[in-house]
Amino acid sequence: MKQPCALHPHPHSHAHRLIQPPLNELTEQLRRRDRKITAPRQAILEVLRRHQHPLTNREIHAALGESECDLATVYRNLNTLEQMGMVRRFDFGDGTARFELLAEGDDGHHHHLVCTRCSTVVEVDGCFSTEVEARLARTHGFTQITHRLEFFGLCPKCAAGT
Amino acid sequence: MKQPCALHPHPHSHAHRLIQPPLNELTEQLRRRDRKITAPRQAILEVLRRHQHPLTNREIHAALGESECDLATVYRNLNTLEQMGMVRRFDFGDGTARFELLAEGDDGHHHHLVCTRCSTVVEVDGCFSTEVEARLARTHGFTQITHRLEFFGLCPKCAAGT
DNA sequence: TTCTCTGCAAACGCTTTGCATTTCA
DNA sequence: TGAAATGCAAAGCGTTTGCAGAGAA
Repeated sequence: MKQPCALHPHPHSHAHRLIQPPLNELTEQLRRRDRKITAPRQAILEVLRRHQHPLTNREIHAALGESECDLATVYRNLNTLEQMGMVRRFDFGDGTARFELLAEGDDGHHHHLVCTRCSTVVEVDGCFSTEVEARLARTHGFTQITHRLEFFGLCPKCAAGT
Repeated sequence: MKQPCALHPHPHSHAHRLIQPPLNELTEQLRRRDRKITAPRQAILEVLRRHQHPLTNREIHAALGESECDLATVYRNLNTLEQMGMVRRFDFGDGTARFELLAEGDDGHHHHLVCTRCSTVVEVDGCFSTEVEARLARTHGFTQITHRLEFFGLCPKCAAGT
């Protein structure tokens, strides 16, 4: 019962987090699924491509700059992109959704360590073995088990500044 | 890396979830901290005592019956009770806070398995070893690390009814 | 009496939606 | 041309807050 968890001991960034898919690959995905390639949509994908951290709708909207579009359009697009599996939604428990771009075929399952003071986000690689979920399934008869897990703490900078 | 996680293999209810603290013990805690013992406050604690599952503010408000009070009062009281450590807040990611009564000295740290269809909640006993958090602390220099973890799935009844 | 708490109503932040118009294919 | 996407404004929902009056100590 005291064995180390399947969560990797030395978290680091996934390759897919560093090498974002090129824009034309993204628009290709849209085309394939009969989604229109609009200016706002491209601009939003471009913003997501430029950031490796989860962004809120508002942050994405603010980062659009010249290519500004309505905030409602940002919301609508991120919902669409999530449905399409091009983006993953994260919930840090502050009542605001955050999104990260996904590479094709990646389910983007990973977790974060979030500073409770400055909101700095560190990506935590690795995850539970599916064994834990399988065990829950056996014990309670639940199926299709998933989980949400995020870590919170005080980052070194904020700890120093106190 | 494939060892079983420190999450207990056979979840079951904690004793403190079955034997709720008596009402007079709760009011005693209030008295000790110079909080007034009002009718709404007692009624809210009584509702929490009667339920072993996490309740939303609205659910608590609805369960008050005769002793009804303003919904804002429910919100205010649960925030107060949380600050006092008499209640623990849970976040199932649906944008609505849920609360459970705590026994004195209990930090209430545990997790849930929630049915995505009918919202049935099963309490999952046990948790990560602190080892995982200690490892994150070492790797990233974060301090005061905590985590939020909830499981989701389809309960047997809902799976059958499909 | 004093300080807290409550009720009421308004406001807030995130998110969604209805509708007319524009844009892509 | 026809379906989908956008802009704009309004609304929805959980939650908080300002303020005057009520209630506990």
